[in-house]
Amino acid sequence: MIRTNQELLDYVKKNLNSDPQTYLPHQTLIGQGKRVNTVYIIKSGIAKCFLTNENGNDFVEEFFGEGEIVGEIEIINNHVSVCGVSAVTELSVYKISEENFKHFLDKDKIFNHLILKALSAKIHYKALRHAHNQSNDVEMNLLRIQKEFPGIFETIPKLDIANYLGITLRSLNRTLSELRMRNLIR
Amino acid sequence: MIRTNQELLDYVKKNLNSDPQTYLPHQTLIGQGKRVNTVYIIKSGIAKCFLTNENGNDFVEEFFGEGEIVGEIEIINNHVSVCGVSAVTELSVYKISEENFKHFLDKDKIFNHLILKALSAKIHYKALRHAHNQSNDVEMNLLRIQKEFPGIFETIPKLDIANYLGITLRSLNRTLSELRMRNLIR
DNA sequence: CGCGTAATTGAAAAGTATCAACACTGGTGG
DNA sequence: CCACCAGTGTTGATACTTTTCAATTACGCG
Repeated sequence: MIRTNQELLDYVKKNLNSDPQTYLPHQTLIGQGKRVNTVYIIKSGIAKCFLTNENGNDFVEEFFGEGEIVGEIEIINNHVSVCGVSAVTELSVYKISEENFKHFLDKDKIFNHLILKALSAKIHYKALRHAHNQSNDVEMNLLRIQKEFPGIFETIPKLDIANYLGITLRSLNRTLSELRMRNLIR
Repeated sequence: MIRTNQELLDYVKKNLNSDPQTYLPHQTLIGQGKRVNTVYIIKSGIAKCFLTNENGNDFVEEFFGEGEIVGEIEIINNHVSVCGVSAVTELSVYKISEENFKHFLDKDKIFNHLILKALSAKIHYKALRHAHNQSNDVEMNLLRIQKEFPGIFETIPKLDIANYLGITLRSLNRTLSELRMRNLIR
């Protein structure tokens, strides 16, 4: 539910002596469709990676927590960003310029391998998540994410959760109140 | 719809002198939940990467075409396979042992970068696909994948297409016949 | 021909979206 | 201090979409 990457965070803390920067909730790190020239690694807080479609509806790809990396895909593939990324809670992030990122990727074998692992983990996670989302009903999906991150409803706005599950806010609320009546939640 | 990676295929053809191996439709390359010790790169044909859930329903993650790589994620992250991979059409694939793959990844900068790009492309694609799947209705999704791969209905079984879209065969058929009546398809 | 796999269709049940109204909260300014 | 506002959350009624289940047809192949 909230992705983390402690191994990468530790490495970045030790080997990149840059000061973290702070973002407030709702502030944008990366705009959808924009050219990306910075890699962000989250020191603390939660960000969301989301995609706004032509009708103005959002779809939340992932929630990023400690150690998660953003912007690396666009730089590696030289693409504009598919998703936007913005802060959900207050955020502290390390920034790495495109130039430095490419340099590390090329010269630092350990960093290179950490990125390979980070990318693989993202694919692994996305595969599981998409399969679960589409194979199970709303109730099961809710119980699953609640199990993965018990504090979810106190931390992340309902609309973001609905957009993460690919359902409407109404459906989320209905299912939540049913689960509450059956004492399966809260 | 059908993923390809010509750049990787060209590189593998030139630099890895191994003979391709053939698989018939329905044959399994990688079993779900199994340890993976070979990387496969598709020379020709189409494979599917799918996930069978506890109810016996399949969800198709991707269809792989020429140049697509399979098994690299499991080897990089030292995980068992989340998805199964099997041949949809007759398949010709290059195999690389885990040992060789790791060796190339470590010593061959061009190969390393091709894999970084391949992984990034997979994430990019998965992000778009999941968003489309959940944001649009069945009709739009069908028209979209038909546009991406016009020969789809003559090449890929209907049940696989339904499982790719995360819908039932019944829904697929209903939507198809509606589109046919409106002359938007076939 | 007979068999298994794949494809098609109808009818009822279940699930989800849409729309609209209303409640709660923490500011902000008169 | 209160009125107002924006953002967030809640709920009901109805329309619509998708699944489920079951029956039937089409096709390829030994």
